Formats: sequence, C-alpha cells, structure tokens
Amino acid sequence: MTGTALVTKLQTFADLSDSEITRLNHLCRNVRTVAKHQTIISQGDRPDHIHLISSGWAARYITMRDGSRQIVAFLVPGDFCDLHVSLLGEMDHTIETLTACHVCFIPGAEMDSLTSEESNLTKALWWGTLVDEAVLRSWVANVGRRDAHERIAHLLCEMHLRLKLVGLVSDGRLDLPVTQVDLADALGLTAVHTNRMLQRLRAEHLITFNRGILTLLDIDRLREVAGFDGRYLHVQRRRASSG
Amino acid sequence: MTGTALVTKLQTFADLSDSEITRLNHLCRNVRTVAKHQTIISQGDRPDHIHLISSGWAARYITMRDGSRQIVAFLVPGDFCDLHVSLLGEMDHTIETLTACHVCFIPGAEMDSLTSEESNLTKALWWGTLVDEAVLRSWVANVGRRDAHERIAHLLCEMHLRLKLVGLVSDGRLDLPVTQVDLADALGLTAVHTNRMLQRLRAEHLITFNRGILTLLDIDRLREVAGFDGRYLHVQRRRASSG
DNA sequence: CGACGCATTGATTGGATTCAACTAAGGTGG
DNA sequence: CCACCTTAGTTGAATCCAATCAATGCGTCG
Repeated sequence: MTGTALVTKLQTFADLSDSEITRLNHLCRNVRTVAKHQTIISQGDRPDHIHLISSGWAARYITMRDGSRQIVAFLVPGDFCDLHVSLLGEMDHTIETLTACHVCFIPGAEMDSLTSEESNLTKALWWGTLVDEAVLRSWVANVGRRDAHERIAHLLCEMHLRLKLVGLVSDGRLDLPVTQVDLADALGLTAVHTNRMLQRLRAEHLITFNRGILTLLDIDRLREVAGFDGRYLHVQRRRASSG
Repeated sequence: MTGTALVTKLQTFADLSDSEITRLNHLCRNVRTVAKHQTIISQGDRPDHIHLISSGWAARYITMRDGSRQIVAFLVPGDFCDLHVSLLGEMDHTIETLTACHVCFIPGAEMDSLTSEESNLTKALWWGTLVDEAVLRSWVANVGRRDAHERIAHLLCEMHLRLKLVGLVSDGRLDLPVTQVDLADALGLTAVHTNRMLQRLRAEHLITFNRGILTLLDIDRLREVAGFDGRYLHVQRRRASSG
C-alpha cells in the first residue's frame, strides 16, 4: 500500500473511515521510483501532478546566489512535495531525493475532486500542511537562535518524533539517510562544524550515528540539550506518543 | 473599510466580485483596537475567533528557553494571525502588537460557512497562507545562509514589496515601526550588530531609517546586495508590480 | 528633572568558517 | 583480487564575523 505512511500520519490527526482510507490508497496508485539524488520538481516548474513521498527521503531546498543551498524541509514517507503548487503558480524552490524514493504522482484534478467531496479528508490534509508550516517556524527559531550544539540536537529530536508518527522508529533507532553535508545545509552550518558537533553529541553519549542509522541513546537528555518541546508538531492525539 | 488591506492583498491573486468584496468587508465588521505591545494570542491559546490585522503591525514569535525570542513573521494590514488554529488545536507561538492595531475578530463559525460557500474566496485565502509559508521558507534561508549585511537588506526588500501589495508604500518610503531590537529578533542577530549593519546600509546610501520610517534610496542596488528575488511572494499578477 | 527606551560606540571574546590535508569505506573495472 | 577513484567523514590551524560586555548619548514622557 503506497499510501500507508500518509494514512498513518493523517490518523494521528483524524479518525479515518475505511472508505476514506481506500480513497487515499486509490489516490496513490500511480507510483514511480525515483533514484537517489534526482530532482523531483525544480524551482519554476508548474507541474500538473501532485507528488507524495511514499518511501525514501527527499529534501526541499532553496539555492542561494553563490551556489550554496539551504534545506528548508526534509520530506519523509507520507509527506507531500507540492500539495499547493496549483494555487501558487510555480515552485519557488527545488525538491531532490536523498535516497531512492517511491513517489506517488497524483493528478491535480483528482485531488481537486477529493477536496470537494471529502471534507474530513480535506481537513486532515490541511492539518498536514499546517504542521509543515509549524515545523518551518520552528526551523527559523532553530537556525536563528540556537547554537550549533543545540541546533543539531533539536533537528534530531524533531526527526525522531516525526518518523515515529509514520512508524519508522524502533527503540530510539531510525534511518537518517543524510550526509553531514545535508545536515549542514539544513542547519545553516558548514559540514566541518556539523561534524565536530556530531562528535560532541557522541562523546556525550547522546547519540550514535553510523551509515545513516541514528540512535538516540538518551532521548530525555537530548531533548534537554536541544530545548525541544514537541508540541509544535501538533501530534497530541491518538496513536502518537510524546516520547 | 476594515477589510480593505485584505481585499487589496487578495486581489493580487484573484479577481474578486463586488459581492465577494462585500462579504469580506462584512466578515471584518467586528474590529477592536489593541494597544502597542499587547499580546493578541499566546502560545497554548485555543481562540474561537480568527484575528486579522486591519491596521498596524504585529509580530509572530517563538520564545526560547533562555527568554530570548525569534520573530518568525511580521504581520501587516491584511494578514491573518491564526486562520488555522481551529485545525491545529492550540497556538504554538505568540503574537504581539508592535504598534497600536486595529484587529478584526472573526467568529470561527462564520469563516467556516464562508469557506463552504465561496470557493473563489476560499482559494484566495489559501493562496494567502501558502504565500506565508513561502515567506517562512525564505526566512529559513535568510537566517541560515546570508550574512548580516545581506540578511537585513533582504528583509527590507521583502517588507517593501509586501507593503506595496497593500498600498502602503509611496516612492520607496514605508512605515517600518519596529525597533532595532525587533529587527534583530527577526534576523537572528543581536541588536548591537543590527545597528552596525543598518549604519553600513546608510553609509552605502542604500537606505534611510529614522523613527520608523524606512526609505529605500536605491531599490535595485539593495536587491543586488540582498540577492533578493521576489518571486517567492507569488505576486506576479494583476496590480502587483515587481518594483 | 529624572527615568526609561532606544540608538550608538568601543573593546574584547568566542563560535563558526575557511582552507587544507588526510583517512576510511565502497564501488568499479582490468 | 587488487589498483584506482569517488564519496563521506575527520582533523588541525588560522581567520573572521558576530556576540558579548559595557558605557554613553539622546529624545520622550510622566
């Protein structure tokens, strides 16, 4: 079921009926495999399809004048790339896979009819985009006001909780298939400094991070370091747990 | 007309009929004056009204553990404070006035009925929130990847263009009723450094900034300094001009 | 006037960048 | 199976941008 992650995610917000779940899965029937480091959509594009990450990781980023980039979101299974482009006109940023991905291609027209027929689902979808926005606010604060040590810790706490929502964490272990360069681009740091701070977190016995596998050794203490309060992810319902 | 700024803003995206404009103005009939430096909504609140800035300025900010704050948005006339809270449950941040404001209080139920009856208006409203999100992405990049000089320049370019949209700019002059401390809190800098960079922009004959009045002396050059590309504001239509 | 908020200036410190080299791991092909 | 190449991660030294600390000016307002 290629819509599984999406269903799991939306269920943290709303009760979904069987028919609604079926409809979501139907929506996601057209899946393509996208290789690692491929562009899903570019700045300036006006795609007629909506893209949903079904498996794998991608990054949303803005390219700066000097060629450097700022990652403004990590996209994980269940996340939409561009639920909104039709309203905005064209993409103002680029989305690229970090790993091989399964991406659902959803015709814009089909999404339109869904939103006009299924008000419960539509609400759940909008909830998702509002959470994305809350995450973005949190990122501004993260980059603007935390030092490198806290900042990395905060990102790791966030990814841990977000992946937990879609059932991709077990016992503090999760896939984080991103390089230190990617992390740096998301944190507004250099790769070198990111490396040193990761080492520090390891030395403090807070994390393990090898070959894309992250383990949080002491979640409470890591959250303490980060000043992490997960409420901005708005997952206080149903099957989500705060830990 | 307390909904004027909103109407002006939405018209950059969509054609609005007279009846739609009337409806928007009707929506905004309940206006209260909020004094300077008052909280409109606090983190944790679950307001049953939606708030719209009709005149004046406010800031959306996140409070950090150490008491410092990160402003994640400046709200100007035509901006909603919390179009979404009902979906998210509770506020994950605080909104405070920077000047005395006129704030429209819109009953949540009334907005609900509008969105179910007026699909054109609803689209326009969602366009607004999607632009807010695009601005947020741009802020992450601003704070994450630009140095202080570029960063301030970029914020000034953005505010200039945004205010132009609601008709609050004339000849490069605009009200920017924020202190250097406020600017610093939005830019992820200290007030001291913000002060020095403002002085530098003045010395470069790019701006004038006195008592809350900002003048852009050479918009093209300021945009060049900032690396500003206003497309992320998605105003390429109708009455918006890119300058 | 005195107090306060805001802007300004100087001296110093420090966190993060930069530059550069080097190691380790993986993949590929001869 | 090893030589070669590439990518990712690590380390060190020097530098720099912005933070910090501290003091002062200045205008407004009670």
